[in-house]
Amino acid sequence: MWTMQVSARGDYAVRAAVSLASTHPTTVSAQSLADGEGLPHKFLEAVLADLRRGGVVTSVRGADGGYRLARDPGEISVGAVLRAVDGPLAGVRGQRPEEVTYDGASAHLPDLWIAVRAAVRNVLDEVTLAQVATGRLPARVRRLVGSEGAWEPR
Amino acid sequence: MWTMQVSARGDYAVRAAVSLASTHPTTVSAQSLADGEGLPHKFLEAVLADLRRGGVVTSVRGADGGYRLARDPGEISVGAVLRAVDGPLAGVRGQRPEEVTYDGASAHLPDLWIAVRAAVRNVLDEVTLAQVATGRLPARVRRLVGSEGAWEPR
DNA sequence: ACCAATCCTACAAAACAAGTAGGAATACTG
DNA sequence: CAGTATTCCTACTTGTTTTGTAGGATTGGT
Repeated sequence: MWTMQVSARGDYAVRAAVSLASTHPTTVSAQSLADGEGLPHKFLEAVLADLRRGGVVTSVRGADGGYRLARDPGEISVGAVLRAVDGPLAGVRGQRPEEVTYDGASAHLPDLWIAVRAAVRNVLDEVTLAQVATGRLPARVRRLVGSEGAWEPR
Repeated sequence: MWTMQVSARGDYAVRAAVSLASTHPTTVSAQSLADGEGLPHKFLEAVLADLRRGGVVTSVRGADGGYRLARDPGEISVGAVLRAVDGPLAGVRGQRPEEVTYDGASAHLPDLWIAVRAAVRNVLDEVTLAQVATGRLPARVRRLVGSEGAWEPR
């Protein structure tokens, strides 16, 4: 149904991370994070575990424990969050764009896939959690948001 | 495993379309298309049926029948091909980026999703089958391909 | 009539996504 | 030291999607 899609996992992870950014450096429990963003609690726990393993978040166990960002919200990109829970940003048929090879007429196709990945990276790796939390996105990204037809379905 | 991925369907569709672009306007059977690109024949038939319904390709039935591009290879974008087989280019949790809404800290997140989609569109909708077939990609896209770290995994 | 092709329907196996369930380990608080 | 709120770990479920395959009906040129 979709050519490229951000999964529920990815969406939840970013929302949780942005939420943590907005209260940084307070420690917040998975439960209140789930309540605040309207996410399924147990599923979010699994997502937060990935974020911890990926070094995005640190956790505190025991009563009054919870999660907080491992670094400053201005130092963590949305791309880093997504990679922590869903792996590499962009792929083709289960492979990295630079790994696919074709011969014949489609020999130049990898260039296109590389370009798509670069375009995605230029957005997701350049936007920080702090920027999303405050709504102050970089000029390059704002330009994309405001560009002709950006809000139109196709 | 992947944040955003081009499916096997999508990959096959683009390869078939580029292949047809390189021999345009000859009519080519699904069988020789499959042989030429190394694709599973019956699966490719289903993909070509989608391309036909999407107006990308026209078919000729009967012996010596086959498929050819419905328009000039320079008039068909890769984005059009992908949309024909896999639906909208970019989504979030099964919805279009402009349809997702959040409240609280993530209120500005839709802007980011819109920007990602716009970035993807700027590549896929601006590159034609003719350009992929000849390897002469637009300057904007070539710049992405050659940009710092574009070929590096992350 | 023959034959090579598209076209259509149905099925199947595997992988993946999204979540649930239950409880063990941990650490703060009275 | 008991209670309690939390993370953490393993396993399971359930439904959907993806990636095909199988078989044959239909078409149309020679």
